This record gives sequence, C-alpha cells and structure tokens, in this order.
Amino acid sequence: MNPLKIYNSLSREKEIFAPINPPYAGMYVCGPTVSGETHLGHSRPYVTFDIVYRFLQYSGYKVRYVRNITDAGHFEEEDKDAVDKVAVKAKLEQLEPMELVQKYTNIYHDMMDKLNVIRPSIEPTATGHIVEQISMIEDIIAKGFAYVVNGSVYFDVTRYAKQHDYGRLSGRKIEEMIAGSRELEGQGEKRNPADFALWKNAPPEHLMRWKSPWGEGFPGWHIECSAMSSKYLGIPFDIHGGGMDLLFPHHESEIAQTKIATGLALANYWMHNNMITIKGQKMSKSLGNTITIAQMFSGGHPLLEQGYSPMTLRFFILQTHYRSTLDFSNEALLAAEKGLQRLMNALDALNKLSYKENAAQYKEEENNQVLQLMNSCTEYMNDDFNTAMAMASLFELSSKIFSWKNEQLAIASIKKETFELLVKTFNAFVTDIFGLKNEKENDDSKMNGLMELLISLRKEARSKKDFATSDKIRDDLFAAGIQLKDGKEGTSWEGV
RNA sequence: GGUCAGAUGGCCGAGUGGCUAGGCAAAGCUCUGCAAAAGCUUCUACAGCGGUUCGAAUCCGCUUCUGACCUCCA
Repeated sequence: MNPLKIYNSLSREKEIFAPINPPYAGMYVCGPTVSGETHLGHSRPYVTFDIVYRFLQYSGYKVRYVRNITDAGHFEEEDKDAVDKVAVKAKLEQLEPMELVQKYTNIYHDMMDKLNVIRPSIEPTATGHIVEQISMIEDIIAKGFAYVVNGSVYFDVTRYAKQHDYGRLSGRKIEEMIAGSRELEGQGEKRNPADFALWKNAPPEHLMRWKSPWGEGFPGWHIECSAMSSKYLGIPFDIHGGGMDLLFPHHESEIAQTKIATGLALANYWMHNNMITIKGQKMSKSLGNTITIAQMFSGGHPLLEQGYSPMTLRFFILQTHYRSTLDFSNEALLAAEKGLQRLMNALDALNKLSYKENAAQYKEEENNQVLQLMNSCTEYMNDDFNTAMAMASLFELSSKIFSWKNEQLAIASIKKETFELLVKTFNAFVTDIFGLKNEKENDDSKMNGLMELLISLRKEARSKKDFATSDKIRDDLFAAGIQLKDGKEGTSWEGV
C-alpha cells in the first residue's frame, strides 16, 4: 500500500502526506462569502474537500476540519445600492446586514446538506472573530509591516517582499505585479498598489462596523482566515484548501500576514480545486451564466433542460479529478445521472447477494482480480484523491457484481473472505468516502403497502392473460410518475 | 500585455514511455405476453509539425486553438 500523496500548490509536486501530529490532522478550507445565493461554483470546493475529509478519516486520521463563513467586511460593497437605498427607512424596514448574511448562510447550509457534504468540525464566522483579527493586525503593525492611513490599515507588501518570498504560492513576481497593476479606486491611501487592506475605515453609510484602535471600520478580506485558522488549528497546520481563484491574492496574503504575525509558515500542504465552467467558460455574473444550486436541482434556468438531483451533481463532480476544470452541459449531466444509477444498482445488488460455497467453482484469477480492483480504489485515492480512477474501479467491480447476480459467473469463483471484504469495501467507498446515497429509496410504509396491492393485482391479471388490465395498471402508474420494474425476483417500483 | 494550465474516440472524462481507464450514447443479444427496466457483448482515440528513443498519445521544441489568474470570486 502506497502512502497518501497530496499535490501541494506550494511545490507544484505531489508530496507524501505527513501530518505534524499524527494521528491528528488539521484542515482549513476557505468558505463562502454569504452575500449571495449558493451557486454551482460553490459545489466544487466543498464536495472536493468533503472527500478529502472523509478519506482522511477513512485512512484513520482524526481530523479537525475548519471551514469559515465570510460574513463581514468587503461583501457589503456588492450590495451597496441596497444598503444606501434603505438607509433612511425605519429600523425594521432596513436591510440588516446580518439578516442578509443569515439568509444566505441558511441557503448555503441547506444546499450543502442536500449534497451530503458533512458539516465541518468548526465553522467560524468572520464577525465572530473581530477581536482576534484586530489583535493580529496590531501585532503586524507593531512588527512594522503595516501602516495606518485615515483609519484604514494596509499590509506593506513591498517591505515584506524584501525579506520573504512573496508570490511563491501563486508564482508571480512583485515587480511585475506592480508594473502591471491597474489604477483602482481607493488605492490613493496605499503606499504601493500591491499592498492590501487589513482593516478598512467604514464610511458613514456603512452599516456593518466595529470599533477598533484605528476608528470604526471593518476587517479586510484576508485577515479573517489567518486569524481563525491559527486560533483553531495552530500554526503551522497541515492542509489549507480552497478554489484556484483564491491563490492570488487571498492565499498569498494569508501567508504573508501569518508569517509576520507568528513568524511561521501558515500551512504545510496547499490544495486548490479547479473551476467549474459552462460551455468552456467560468461562471460569472457579467456573462450571465451563473446557475444557483437551487436552480440546478429544479431545472429552473435557461441553460438547463431539466433538473438534476443532488447526488447526480455530486457524482458528476467526482468523475473528474479535482485539479481539472469541470465543464457543465446537459449531455454530461444526463450521462452522470445514468452512471450514478448504475453504480447504485450495483451497490444494491451486492448488498442483496448471498455467498454460496462451492469449492469446485473457485477461480484463482477471478479472486485476485477482485482483490486487485478493491485495492486499487484505495491506491487511487492515495494518489492525490483520484476519485475518477477509483470510480472506474468501482464500475469494473459493478460488472462483476451484476455477473454474479445474473449467475453468468458463480459467486464461488471468489473466496468467501474476498466477498465479505468486497461488501465492506464497496459500501465504504460509495457511501462513506464518495458520500453517495440512493435517492430513489422509498421507505414510506403506506405507499409501499399500496404499491404491493397494485403489483399483486397486476400479477393476477397477467396470470389470467388479462393484459388489458395489467397494462393499464403499468401505464397509468407510469403516467402518474411511478415506474414498475419486472425482474427475476418479482416486480419492484420507483418514482421517476 | 504578463503568468500558468489545457487540447484524448459521437459526447463527458482518467492516465501512463511499450500492457485497449471508466461513464454516456449507438448497434447486437438476454430477459419479457408485449414493453419498460436491468444485464451482457461490440465500438482501440489521444490538435498539427518536427525531434529524442528499439518504441511516444505519454519526454523536448515549434505552430494553432481554448481556458484560468493578474480586480470581487469557489
């Protein structure tokens, strides 16, 4: 068995994962800014790191997973109009920033639950850690790497770059950045365009504000992650994750701040998931191709021909390696829907199979092949979480399972221990590691009773060759959204 | 403009210097009263042009095209 290897964005290589304090592992993932509705783009990192979290646990690590909620600071800018518009209204009519934040946090949680993303060990909010952020900023000022201008505090990137390796993570050089930087509003306060805000002075109309040594204001975007990760994981910690678009400037800034505040490197392994694209382009509001996760499930978007279930989306994400872009199209989603169904059918079939001893039917080669396929699932996951390859092995095992079910292949061609291990491993991979669940299960006992009656009536009609009646039952049920499935062991049903 | 990724069969997508990933679609078959569902089988691709090599889709160079980041972003 090979050790777990993780592609580290810092070194641009796969490295053997060696946590600082085994069997404990600390992981921090940049969470969403809750100023808008959870969209398709959000599904990628949270499913990706959900898999990392699950697989680390499966591998025996005790993981503390911290994933923040950004509910303070820069986000108000996007809703500036709304804030300004309501400023003169009565208190209750005003859009409370916390109300907005709560609304979108609720939606985010709801969508993550639907996607079967396990909630993190700690989910800290930026507004809940103002004290920690102020304290870290004071520390950075004291060390001479930040300066105060008109109630705002900026990190001195130029000074930092003279002594430290700035731009290593994102692979850029500070001189080029300064040369190529654009003139942006508010840059007048900065000594250098490359500097970034640690704390921002709040204009009078800004509703979200806190007292600080520099006046009333709100924290800069990057500082929260440094403050919260160091508080809950210690510095350095093992894994820091997030979307590739956060490499610069967000993660680069986190590294710089933390280095000055603590004297240490923030995290040992940096993991970045790639983007979700639609017809080859990243989703963005300006292109008008943003699809919310709710729309994805309901099909309520012009680009979608139909709704796709949460597990279809999850499966679709897992079929691609997390460092590749993932392009959305109806055909691809439809293919994922079918593929997921096949995998779930295999799981179901396996769990219903029982082993029948027959030493004469044993085939060494068959047994080894099954063992090898099972083993490869773990090996592929150990190779930088290659879910696509592990999934392929599960599909190969699925073919075996169906062959046993159809008795095209004797179950006794493999050893009893192999079969038992397969049941355990297959379930673990599909359910525990990939986090997939059967969405078509029906555990409504009243409904089941009713269906049993209809199925037995149809069976009776068929035995009397009264096909008019049996077909009416079948076709009318189908029209009502229920599909009957005739199999060797009788008839089953599922909602379509 | 700078930096960095990619270009794989009808579609989506892994991957490795020699050993046909996998999924979907399609065709044939099995099952069935007929269907549906399900399963089985078949379908040998790696942008173009050079080079390295016994051998390259895989390494190197060039060309073309696409995307991402450089500003809020997952």
